Amino acid sequence: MDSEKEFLSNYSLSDYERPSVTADVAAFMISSEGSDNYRKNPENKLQILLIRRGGHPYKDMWALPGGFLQSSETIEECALREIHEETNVMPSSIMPVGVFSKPGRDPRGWIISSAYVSIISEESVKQVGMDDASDAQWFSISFDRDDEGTYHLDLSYEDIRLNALLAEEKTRFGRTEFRITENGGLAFDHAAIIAMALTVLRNEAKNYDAIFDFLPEKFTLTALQKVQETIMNVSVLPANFRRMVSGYVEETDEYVRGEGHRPAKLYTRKR
Amino acid sequence: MDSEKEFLSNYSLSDYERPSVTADVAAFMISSEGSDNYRKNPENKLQILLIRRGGHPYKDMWALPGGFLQSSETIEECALREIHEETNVMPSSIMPVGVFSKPGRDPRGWIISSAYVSIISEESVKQVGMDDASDAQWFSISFDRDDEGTYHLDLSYEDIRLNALLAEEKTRFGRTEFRITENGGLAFDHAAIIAMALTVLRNEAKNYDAIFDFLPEKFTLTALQKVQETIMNVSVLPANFRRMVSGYVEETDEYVRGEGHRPAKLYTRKR
DNA sequence: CAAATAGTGTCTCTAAGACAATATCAC
DNA sequence: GTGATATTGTCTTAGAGACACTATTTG
Repeated sequence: MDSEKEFLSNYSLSDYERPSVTADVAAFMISSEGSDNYRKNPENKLQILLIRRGGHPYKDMWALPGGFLQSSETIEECALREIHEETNVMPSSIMPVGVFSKPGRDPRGWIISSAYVSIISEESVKQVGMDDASDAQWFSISFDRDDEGTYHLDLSYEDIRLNALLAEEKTRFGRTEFRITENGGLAFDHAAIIAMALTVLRNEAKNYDAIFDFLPEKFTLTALQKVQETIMNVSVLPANFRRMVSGYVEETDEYVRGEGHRPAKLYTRKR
Repeated sequence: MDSEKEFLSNYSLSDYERPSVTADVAAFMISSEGSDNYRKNPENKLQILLIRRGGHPYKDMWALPGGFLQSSETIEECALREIHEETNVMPSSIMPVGVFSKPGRDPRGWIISSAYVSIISEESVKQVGMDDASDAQWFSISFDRDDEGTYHLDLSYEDIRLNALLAEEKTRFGRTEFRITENGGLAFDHAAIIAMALTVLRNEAKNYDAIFDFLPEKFTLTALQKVQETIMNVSVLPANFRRMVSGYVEETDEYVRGEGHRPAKLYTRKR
């Protein structure tokens, strides 16, 4: 009877065909754009990071940042590493979206992808700066369902406009998947990944979990509310938002002054 | 300038080392055990399917059913296929738990696993029967947190008792991961996978989403309530459960009779 | 009738939504 | 003062939890 040691030394996995495994990341950021009126608060826009593909396949189209899993890392570490390589920012954490493994999804061969959402603060992006000539760019994103049940995904950066139409797949256990019905400018199945990633993000923003990472350490409650409203695309009465978020934040004794209106108290995340 | 076709024909993924990919499935079932008293309703027990490992590594220990992903299928299809192979039952659907990819998690080499929960009705298991001599068996499962924050996982089938102690890992975005601190009888990192799978199942049972698949097409509201209570390990007042579940079920005009007490109306899942 | 489950009605309490009112600053 | 945001108070309403009560069957 052979020992385990003996068994393992003879063991070989090479009989099986193996897929390449990538981690793709939907990195979200919220940019605030100052207005003409000095006393008005800035408008927020939800942005997602895309990379222009330099080579085939899908040459010159836009794709999510991602890369091949290495044997020395977990797949979450791989996702964090990819984001860091593209942005020079290391997100504090990521959340899983799903595994995409439909045969034929990548013309290069058998490649499956585990997708993640990561949240990046505008503050940290501004600190490291962003190479305008880089093939990585932040696109404004909008994603909504029309009356017929079709989902519209629209991405834009300067003159570039990408868009896709998606249908909701049979959904069970609170999860939603999407099938691409029309695709303009996005590589691979990335339109479906982005749709699902944004759905995941919206779900987490609902319970005040994913909204803090968009902001600096100290923030005003109005800024926090704007973050949630930008992600969810719905608005709440300030009084109610404050009451509902009160359990997740802590007061500081600092204020934001010089805005042309009543100063706002700064808060930090509780714990 | 080379065309995409030309590029792909020359393209080779073989330069990269590739992992083996498996789908592991935590298949849950609820067994109802008749009592001595003819008019009492049956007691429910949550069960999970485990396979006794016949070969190294972890020989004679118990593991989740699972198998290697093939290039012709999605990983969800792979998970369903594995459950079908072990039980002869095809679950209606599965839900994702997470990707387990920590280097060294499998002594055979670089193997990452995507884990799923599947729900199997007692009815369908009884129909196909179960080979008692098979290495696949349904274990009773209990999983709870003690006062110090340690999680206890206990599995039993006849004389066999498996158990593990787990600690909650840093958790973000509503997700909980587990680290194994003590392990008795379970192969690989499967104690952590089971812990996370049960957490996912409990979350879905909360919103009346994962509870119907445990029961036949037609069921009594009390049976449905017992399913939820068995999974969540908490009890609800019948009046309140009925009110809360009323939006998810539809009356039939059939009744269960001959139980020694008032007959119960049968319901079906709405839609 | 006794034992057991099935099913209904309603009080309370809490949390979310709506709305009104006040506070404070920069120009 | 004006225009903007910041902040608080309170009325209403929907839903969850607790509890009391009635209904129906079989041995």
